[in-house]
Amino acid sequence: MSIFRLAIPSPLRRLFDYLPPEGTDLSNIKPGIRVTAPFGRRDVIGILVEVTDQSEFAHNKLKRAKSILDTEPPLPQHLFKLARWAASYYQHPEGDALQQAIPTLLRKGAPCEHQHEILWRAAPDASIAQLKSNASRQIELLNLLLEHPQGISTDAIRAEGGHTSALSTLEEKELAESFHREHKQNNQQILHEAPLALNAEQQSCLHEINSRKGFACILLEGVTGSGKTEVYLQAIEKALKEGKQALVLVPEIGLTPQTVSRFKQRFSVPIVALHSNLTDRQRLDAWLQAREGIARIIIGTRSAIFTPLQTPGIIIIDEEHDPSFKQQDGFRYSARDLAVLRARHENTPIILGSATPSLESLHNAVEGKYHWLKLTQRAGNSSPPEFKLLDIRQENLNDGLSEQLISAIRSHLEGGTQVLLFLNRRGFSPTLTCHDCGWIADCNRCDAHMTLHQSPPHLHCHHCDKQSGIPQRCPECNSDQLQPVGVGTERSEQALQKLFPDFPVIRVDRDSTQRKHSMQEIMQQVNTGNPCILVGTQMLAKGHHFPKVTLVAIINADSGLFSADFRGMERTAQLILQVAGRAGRADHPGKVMMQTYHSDHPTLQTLVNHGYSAFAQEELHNRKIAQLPPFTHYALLRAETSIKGRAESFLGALRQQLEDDMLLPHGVHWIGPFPSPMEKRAGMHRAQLMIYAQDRRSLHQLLANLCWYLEQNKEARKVRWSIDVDPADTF
DNA sequence: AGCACGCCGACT
DNA sequence: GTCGGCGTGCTC
Repeated sequence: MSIFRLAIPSPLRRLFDYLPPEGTDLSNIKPGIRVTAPFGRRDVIGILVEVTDQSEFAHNKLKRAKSILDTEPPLPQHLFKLARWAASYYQHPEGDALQQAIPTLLRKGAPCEHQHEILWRAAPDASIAQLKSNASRQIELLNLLLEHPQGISTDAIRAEGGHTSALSTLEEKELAESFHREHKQNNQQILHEAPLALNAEQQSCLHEINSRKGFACILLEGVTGSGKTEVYLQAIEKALKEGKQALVLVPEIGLTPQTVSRFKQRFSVPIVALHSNLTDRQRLDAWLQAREGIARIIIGTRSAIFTPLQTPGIIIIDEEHDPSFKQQDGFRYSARDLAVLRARHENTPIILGSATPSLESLHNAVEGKYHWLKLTQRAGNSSPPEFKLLDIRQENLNDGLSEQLISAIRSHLEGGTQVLLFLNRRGFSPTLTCHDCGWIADCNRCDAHMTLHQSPPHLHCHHCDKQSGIPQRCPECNSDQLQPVGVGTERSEQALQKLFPDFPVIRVDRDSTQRKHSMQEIMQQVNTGNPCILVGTQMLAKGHHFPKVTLVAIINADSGLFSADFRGMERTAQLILQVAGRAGRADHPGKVMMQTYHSDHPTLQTLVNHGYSAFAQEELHNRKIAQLPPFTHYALLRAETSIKGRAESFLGALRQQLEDDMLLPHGVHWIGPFPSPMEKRAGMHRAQLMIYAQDRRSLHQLLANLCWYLEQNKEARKVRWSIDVDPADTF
């Protein structure tokens, strides 16, 4: 008797056995295909993991699966295996992990094929001038069509906010036309523009990469401006010339339109970018184009690691240190780590690139597991930025700005160049305080203060998104002396505008760039090259280059210096260097000024005076002494409940029970439980138990037992628990 | 996660 | 008398 073993999307960490659908021809059944089956009181889509003739489950209670959705598995076998391996490694239910590895539309049961969809484009001679000026919807729509000469689907028009109802009107006026998508097969042409000349260092890196046959993991450590991207491009060029494809992973996209356009400029092969505002349909189509070898370069974020390639040639992880490669909830996988595994399976090279590599990758490089290539020279021989620590201990600050900094800003602006201020705090001020009694506006759902925003005026908790009005009087003492304390980007912008009324001040943060294309407009203004002040958050540090910026100011270099998380220092260093890297491209020498209350902090000193490598070496040494990753392997058992103290007591009881009942694998250790650094968040009280071991296998063994135990345990159902293997942070 | 069953409070 | 609150249990 044949039995289907299905992975079903549910939080249950096990597979479910079914009888094959009525009249199934078993000779054609391959693992990985999608199957619908009754599950409890509903029908679900599962993925066939294996066909066996045994079941632990009572045979007479087996239900019959309903139907088979695929003849061929959507995921090629090695990716199917990779997803299953990841489910096991990250202790995540297999059904859910496998679902997350395929596009949403396939999860919902859509056929695994391209949509033979109708696309729209503007007629050859169509122009806005042919429409009446009051026909705003038609104008908007025609503009959209003109922006997409390759054609755009009705779905995509809707996603862009266009009104599809006006399409027929435009068609009648012979301003728009519809057609079927033609999949252009490989044209022989690969390059669209000539590659740039490489310097000696780039040359030797490229040679090292290209001389590898099959799998090789390369850590490409290149200071900002050293031309990492050019090395990527030329390594990709080689893969393309061999008829192969390239997979490029970048941190959260939308921030990287420049990367995508650079690829499109260089290559004339089809490129797909899997960005977050694709429709489900567009995503599936792009995914299929990758799988069929039509798309030759695939650029995407974390989840793109599961995109199948027909002819894999190379994988590139740009900004490999970026924490967004680790999923922070649910299926907590690291796309960077899985990418290395994938490259091994597919026998291709993989490049991990960064100006500030993660300590994990550096450790692997030191150990000889990765090939370590370095780019130390900046293009055009521009000099590295000059760092200066501004001791602000005795200073009178002017909305967070010291006199020294203000005069530096002035001299750069008057010298005709641009200034960038980095401040990792949105809003007007991080707190609102009563001057009379000391009351602070707190979030009642989180252990955090509410941030005061001025446009529009409200209080906002950045941890749970709760928003409220601004009180006129102190709720404790009824005083009207409520004062904003601390400086956020809004306040900084305002202060700078007052100090430098003759220069534009441009704020760049999540709030100021919410509107579509607003980032584009900002870039246009900055690219004019006129002197201006940019003030903003991390958004400034990622992706965009500001060639005319000669002064970078870090308003508060200390944030994160004394973090509860052991990676706090690493993150701070990476952020500082990333921001610093925005200054002084090509002909302009750059200057970086950092305001700090701890100018003698040894780590800060090392970073500023000796650079990232020296910092990393010291920090690795500290980690080794403290027995922290990458010298040990960590997992976090997180728990949260709405009742204070319950998460912690649950974990405490669990730890006790495990020590009493279970065989602890040799060399596995515990720390905790203790409350999370921010105990209460969004109304949930959270605690965590750290589990670590020298040996990955014993840790994994223990976690597997732990999961099994927790699933049985009745008490465990009263708390929300989750296991985070190789956690990116402990918050 | 869904989904149903079940047993107690405020509504037409 | 019912609608509906969310505790508990189950899914091959």
